[in-house]
Amino acid sequence: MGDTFFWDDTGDIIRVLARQFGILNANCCDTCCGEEVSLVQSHIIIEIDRRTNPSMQEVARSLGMDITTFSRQIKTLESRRLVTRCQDPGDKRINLLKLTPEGVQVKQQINNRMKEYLELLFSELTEFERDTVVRSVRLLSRAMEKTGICCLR
Amino acid sequence: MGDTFFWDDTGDIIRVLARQFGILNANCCDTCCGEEVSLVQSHIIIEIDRRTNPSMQEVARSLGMDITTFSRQIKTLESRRLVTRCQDPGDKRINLLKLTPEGVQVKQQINNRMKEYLELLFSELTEFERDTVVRSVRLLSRAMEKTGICCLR
DNA sequence: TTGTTTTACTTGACTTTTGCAAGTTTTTAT
DNA sequence: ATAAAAACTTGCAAAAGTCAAGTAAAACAA
Repeated sequence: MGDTFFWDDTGDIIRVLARQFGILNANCCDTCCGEEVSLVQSHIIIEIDRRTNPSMQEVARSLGMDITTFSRQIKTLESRRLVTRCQDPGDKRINLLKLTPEGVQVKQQINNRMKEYLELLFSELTEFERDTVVRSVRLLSRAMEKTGICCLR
Repeated sequence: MGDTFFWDDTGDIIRVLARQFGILNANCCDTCCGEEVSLVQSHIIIEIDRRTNPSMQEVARSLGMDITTFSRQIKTLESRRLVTRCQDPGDKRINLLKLTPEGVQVKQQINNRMKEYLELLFSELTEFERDTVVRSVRLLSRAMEKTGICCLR
């Protein structure tokens, strides 16, 4: 665990990977469909889809976004009819978010494009390596959820 | 390979992970040191460090950044004395980039902070899982370099 | 050699995105 | 009932990104 070289290196690689997947994602958004969806907007769409009727706070926090920026993004997405807002019946302060059918469709298209890229990327790997990678991604994802590491401010 | 559910899911997880590592990285920049370094600036610094005397084009391309934005960022970083530029002796059009000692230090500090987070994150995993993850990260990184997948425009 | 094209960057003039401060409305706590 | 907190929204200023145009050096072609 005290192996400095090892950690330095891994940290670097992870950072670069994260950046590159970001670019990849952005490309998917650009090229997937007529709809112009920015990278952050795609994240918002994905996150709304992953949750069930989340509040704005909930989504904004999970994305590590400032609520004010988020508020404006939602306004945009709403005007493009990709997302709808409705008041929480139990608490009038809260807006619950949902994807419109178009929103779902956009999400699907981004996903498909991503899938193409991933297939290309994974074609570089052997069956065994592929499994390793998929397992790892899940492990990391779960670990991150547990530690809540990403969103501390 | 035709397992739709599998791929959909993996794509989602990777996207979310990439986002979260981005946030993580941004947090590292915010909290690591007195120096105020934005996320993009940290990526630039890291990328310059990873290469040996890269040109501006080289770094900008690898980060998927517009050269004009990049040019201005370098100007800023130069004025903060984190990066230096010098003319390529063989081709006067080209500016070669290098981190200053301060730049290296900033990079180190961001790295250390990242290391702390990673250790926390990895403490959720068993020794075996940790190895799996580290191996995967390298595999992905290499595969991405091969396909050049990230930066196609 | 000379003229044309390409490459590597810079600058100007925008538009978009973001973040802080301050405000509104509703809920919770005292 | 009053104060404090939570969930947003809006104003404003700074940061980042884009497009068009420009400079200077290198590569290429006649």
